[in-house]
Amino acid sequence: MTNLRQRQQDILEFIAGFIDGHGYPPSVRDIQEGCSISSTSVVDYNLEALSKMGYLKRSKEISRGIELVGHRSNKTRIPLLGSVSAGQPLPVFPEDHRFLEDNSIEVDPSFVEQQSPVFALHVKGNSMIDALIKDGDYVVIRSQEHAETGDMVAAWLIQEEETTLKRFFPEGERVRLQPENSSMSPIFVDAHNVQIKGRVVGVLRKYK
Amino acid sequence: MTNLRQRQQDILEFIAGFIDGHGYPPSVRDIQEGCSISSTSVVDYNLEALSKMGYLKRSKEISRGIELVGHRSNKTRIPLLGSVSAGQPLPVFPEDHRFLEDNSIEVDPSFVEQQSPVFALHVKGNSMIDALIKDGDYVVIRSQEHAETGDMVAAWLIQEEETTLKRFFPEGERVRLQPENSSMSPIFVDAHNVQIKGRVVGVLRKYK
DNA sequence: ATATAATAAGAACATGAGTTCGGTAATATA
DNA sequence: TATATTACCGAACTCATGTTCTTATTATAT
Repeated sequence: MTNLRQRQQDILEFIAGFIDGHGYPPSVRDIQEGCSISSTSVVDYNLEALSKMGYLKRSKEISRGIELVGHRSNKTRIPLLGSVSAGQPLPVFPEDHRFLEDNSIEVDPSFVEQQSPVFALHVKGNSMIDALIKDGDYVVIRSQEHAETGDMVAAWLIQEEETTLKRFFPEGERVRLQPENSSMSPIFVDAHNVQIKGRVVGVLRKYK
Repeated sequence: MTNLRQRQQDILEFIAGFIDGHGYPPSVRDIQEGCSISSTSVVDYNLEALSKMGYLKRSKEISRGIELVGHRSNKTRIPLLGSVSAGQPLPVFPEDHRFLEDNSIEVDPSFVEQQSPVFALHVKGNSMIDALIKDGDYVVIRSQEHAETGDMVAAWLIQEEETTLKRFFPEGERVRLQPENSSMSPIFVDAHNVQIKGRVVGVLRKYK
């Protein structure tokens, strides 16, 4: 039985690898060859078993009709729209959410499972250091134009033409943009000069 | 010609939707039906055009041999192997990297572009708070058994049967596992009682 | 041991599905 | 207007590919 699970293990891994490599699932014969199995019927047999165990779904009579469960092909690739200054407001924020192929990062699908679009920004500066977000991190933003008091948001300063990452506090005619860095002071701007671009829903950091 | 691009646009969108919905690409006839096209040859014609324009790749003589470019099917899905205590060493770390379908998260492909396998751990506790890693974060780990002095690692304490997230400092016969939390003390363990499971290469956080 | 079920093999079958080809319509070019 | 180019049709062709059937090998249990 140890050898039993082995074969199905092999098959699963082969399928996953094949899909990653080709972009489409393997045929029964691809699997047969890839796993050194003598007969297509054996593949069929094990695929059926794996299917019943819930590891994959099969579409009858459909070529390559295999879908690995939990292997959701939902790319969850989100566009990387630019950078935000977390210190002094600095860089630009292009309005065009156009397909910036290659300028994108992949994130956990749960980020995107909502309605509004999601994108990422590269953080410059350490104004949100106390929120454990530092220079070089990526923040995942969900597009929305309104924010609750205290939300961490990407705000577009119209006049300055800059995007900044701060906590949002409306105060009558003006807005307080509060950094999370005890050594930095809040920024006060006219409410008409601020446009909320979205709320921070995630952080992503890469170590070298 | 406006109507021209329209058809190819339709086809592209149909393919993307089909893949997301089924987990495998559509056949020529699927596209024909889905886009209300009169003949399979028309589909073939336009697929060839799209292929030449670089929108997709086709595998000759292969059923459903369509791969959308930029739609990189490289899942970059990495297994979520469990949790690490970042405070006191606490939970378990199953040795079997077996297929824990559903227990996985997706990350930026650049995390995985290396050689050794990569997996994720759910962080429990705040021992790495000064490294801006907090309770609830996910750390992305690259499997490796050796670590450089000062590396942030997931270490398996053999005797305690626990995984812990600390910085690694070998000190002769023993090893100092240093938390990044000014209010916590390092742990000293016998060198033979420590097994490096991997090095932290990324952090992922989700906000509610 | 012997029965029974679980796996594996091999081959043949049926059809899903990519491709080809002759021909037409629409558009562009001369 | 003539002619080339591009886009579309239909149908047939051929092979890729899922499925099934029969017969060997194992396992597992009684």
